[in-house]
Amino acid sequence: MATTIRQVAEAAGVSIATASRALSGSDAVVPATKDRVLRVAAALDYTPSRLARGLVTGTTGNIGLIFPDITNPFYTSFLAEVESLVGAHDLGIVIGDSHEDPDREYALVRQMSTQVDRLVLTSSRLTDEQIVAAAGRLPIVLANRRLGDDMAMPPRLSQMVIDVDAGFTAAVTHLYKLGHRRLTYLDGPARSWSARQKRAVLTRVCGELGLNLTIVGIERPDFTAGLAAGTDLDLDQATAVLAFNDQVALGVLAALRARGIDVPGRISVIGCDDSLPDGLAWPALSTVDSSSRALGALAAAAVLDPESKQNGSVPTRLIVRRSTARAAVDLNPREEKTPEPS
Amino acid sequence: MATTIRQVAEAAGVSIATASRALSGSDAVVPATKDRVLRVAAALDYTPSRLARGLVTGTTGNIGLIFPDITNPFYTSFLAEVESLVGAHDLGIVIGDSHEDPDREYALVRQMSTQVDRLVLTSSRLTDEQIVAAAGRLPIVLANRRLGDDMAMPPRLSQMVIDVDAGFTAAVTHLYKLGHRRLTYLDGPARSWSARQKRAVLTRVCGELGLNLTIVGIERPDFTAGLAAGTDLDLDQATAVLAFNDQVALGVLAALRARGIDVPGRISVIGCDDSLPDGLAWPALSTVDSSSRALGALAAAAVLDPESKQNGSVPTRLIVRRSTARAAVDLNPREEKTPEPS
DNA sequence: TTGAAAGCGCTAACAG
DNA sequence: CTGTTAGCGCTTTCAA
Repeated sequence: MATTIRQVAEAAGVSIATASRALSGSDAVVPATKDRVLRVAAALDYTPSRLARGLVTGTTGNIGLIFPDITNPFYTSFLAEVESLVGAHDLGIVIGDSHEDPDREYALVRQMSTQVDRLVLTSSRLTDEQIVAAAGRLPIVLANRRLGDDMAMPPRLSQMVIDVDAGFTAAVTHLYKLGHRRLTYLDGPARSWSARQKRAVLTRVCGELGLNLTIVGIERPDFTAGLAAGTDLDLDQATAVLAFNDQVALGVLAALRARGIDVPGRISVIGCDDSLPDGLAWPALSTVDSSSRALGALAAAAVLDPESKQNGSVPTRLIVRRSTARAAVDLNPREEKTPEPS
Repeated sequence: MATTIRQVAEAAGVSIATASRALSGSDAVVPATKDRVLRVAAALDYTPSRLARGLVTGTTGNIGLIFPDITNPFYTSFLAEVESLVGAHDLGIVIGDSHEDPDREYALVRQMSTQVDRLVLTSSRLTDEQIVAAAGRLPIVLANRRLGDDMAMPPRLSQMVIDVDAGFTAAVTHLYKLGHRRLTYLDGPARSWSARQKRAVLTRVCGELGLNLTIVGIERPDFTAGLAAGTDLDLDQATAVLAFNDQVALGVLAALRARGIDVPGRISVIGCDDSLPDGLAWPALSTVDSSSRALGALAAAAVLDPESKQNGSVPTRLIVRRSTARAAVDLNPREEKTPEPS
């Protein structure tokens, strides 16, 4: 079907080995021969088979990427960043979507392991043991997830996370200073390592500051879920809302606007990721900057340079915009709340 | 490194051929043997090499997808749809981003051609000739692009487009009936086939109806460009804006809101794609429904069933929401416009 | 029902 | 500098 190196060699009147050398730019070929081979190859529109090459060299020229949900902008922008960094080295990119299912994720790992050189697992839903097992097959880059401290770190594994500590601490402190005492947090996916991190920081900081924290689980961390949460939001419960990501926060904003509730006058809203283009949210959304693009850049670096250090982390910080303001209600509302007309 | 079929065969005490047959579920193996092989394979955590298999069978179990810009939600949702349909058949998915560059796109086609069974080209920036050449290498699915009528249709090429005619005609007619006579269109990428389609329909329909059409080129069809366009928008120029896609329309909406210009009171806005979740746009955006998900479904069907018909098309229609209303200004404003205080 | 052997397209020693 | 040869891991005749 397609042209093979054999046909090129024959047409150029050289051996297959020489053709191979010429094609791969080896300098152990006299220029005249090399030129001839290259010319013939071009004329025949020859493209080397990546399969065959991979079989013999043991390196495929592909990298793999696995996501829990490629529908989520967090991962698409991660993907875009990795692509632009890695694609330039003409490595191929193989992707897979586990749909949040650990079994499917592991099946993808196996399937891909035979056709990529390195595998990036984003927000992996696998167990630590499974991840270590995967690292036994091929070098793994863990993004947005870190193995438990008790796990022995396999040599061919690197991990990079978003360090939400600073950003979330700043967010809560910011709210506290504005007089907020009751905060609702719209949580992320149950199996998610990063959701656990955020929850942990939040719980700790709220505890330290004496801020009342309500954690609300949502189905998927997207606009629609945020809209629903914003619609159901009990205004007596909290004076501020912090969302797992900007999509959810955007949904909350939309719901509150529809309910005629002023943001930030009546309630403050904070998102996470700083993923929205300027001007998209109304009012402009305060957010914890924790870009998946930055995480993607880190992952790409780890993929491209196997010597890079094994642990990376993206710092976070709070970006204050319009959606947060001084708490309008009293600090201790339960005591002073005017009785509801019944 | 990894377990090979040879090790499985040895451990099971059978020949490689028998192991292969057992593993591939051939019925020409006595059940006892088959079981043994399977058990051993599982114990050894054996995963067949896709490379080796592909080399001999000539089929890789992968499909390829090439985009002009994976950053664009139009393509990510296309990708998500294809993935969910195609991924279930455990085919691998290889992606590439041409960054709008035809040369890079063709390089990707070549690179991928040796490791995928079929290739989906979305909004291809290649020439018709290059596309035909690509179809000579492997079966091609052209999405959001159609070869010129004068081109001989290669046998292994199928093409599917979004038929914008109905939707755009309805949009313009809708505006016309509301009294609008001057329309600004925010155009898509220069090299884009679909942008050309939209422009053509618009020009024709506006001509027929006697509607004044201003076409404004924008850099990239995203929110930021829409914001800029909306900021620069000359309100004397038009009473309605139609955008290449919803992202741009969203930007326009944001800009107008920032300028304090009422939509739809002062100006009507229509998007394209119906890609925004309900409630995201404010006011709710009238749009031409032309989902890239539907296009993705069509492409996936073509990929999965080579026998499927070669030409597909996604119908479009107008969805009227809040962002369009009766033109507030007079039909012939130039004559009645109050003089500016200078 | 199983095994031996050929070979997919390519690279990498090893000779010449 | 170039050709010969031996595989990479797998499937698939062809015999037994």
